[in-house]
Amino acid sequence: MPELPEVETVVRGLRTAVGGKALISVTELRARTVINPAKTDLTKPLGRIETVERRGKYILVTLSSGLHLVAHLRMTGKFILADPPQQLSSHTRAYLDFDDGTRLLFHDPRTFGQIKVYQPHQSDPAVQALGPEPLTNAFDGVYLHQALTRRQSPIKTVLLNQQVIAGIGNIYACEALYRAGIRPGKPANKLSAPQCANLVAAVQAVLTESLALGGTSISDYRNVDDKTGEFQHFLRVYGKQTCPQGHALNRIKQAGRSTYFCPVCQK
DNA sequence: CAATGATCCTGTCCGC
DNA sequence: TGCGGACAGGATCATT
Repeated sequence: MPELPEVETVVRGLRTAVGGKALISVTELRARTVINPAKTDLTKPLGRIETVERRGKYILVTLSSGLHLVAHLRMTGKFILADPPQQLSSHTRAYLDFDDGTRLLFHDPRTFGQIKVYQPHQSDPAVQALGPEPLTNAFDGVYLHQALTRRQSPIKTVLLNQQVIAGIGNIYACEALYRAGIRPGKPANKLSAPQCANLVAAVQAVLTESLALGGTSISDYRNVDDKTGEFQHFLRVYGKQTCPQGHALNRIKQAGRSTYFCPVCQK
């Protein structure tokens, strides 16, 4: 599932693949894939791609016209550069055509992914509401401790709240809690200041290590080059039977999602 | 404001 | 071999 390291890897790939190119049209093959709050004509040139950036798990693209795109891969979304244009698959939900004849395909079997088109003065409400980036100075132990004070839900589910921290998903939430030695079910407001500092360090370490390896490819995730990430070989608890210490792991459901944790290493 | 559960959706896997 | 059901899960919305 694309989380911060995977989305960042895709963003870097997109910069190389389509940076500077003029976008001449956006074509939707399946309804509700392309959302157009800009109410602009997507069959006409939209401008040249100036920047491709990431915020949380969102992909932000700015165009020379001032229009901007906000894309989200959700679980199974994938951007693939087709050069020359390849056959569309049954999972191709939309594509972007460029002036040099290349085409960027948006594949998404489970159809949750979206590409939104905004005018310069518009902003995406979900992006606006995002919490701090975990790999910046704004995300530190003091911030986290403060952010958790009124939250009684399990720390694991709070880590998944994009308004508290942007970019963490199920896999890295499990991995960070294991590294920090904290039980996923622990009420968030019961974490001490040192535990918050440890958790911040664990989050940053696991995200940084994964990013260096191009992210985690569990099932669908691929880079723009259709390459897999390699961090799945270094997961310590997610999808595992035992932790690196050899202890049998517990698997529970929290907010409808699987949580893996070690009852010995995590307190 | 916080927390919870349903919802969206389809490919894959398991048991019978 | 085929089929039903569980499962995967990020974000949004309605409800409490």
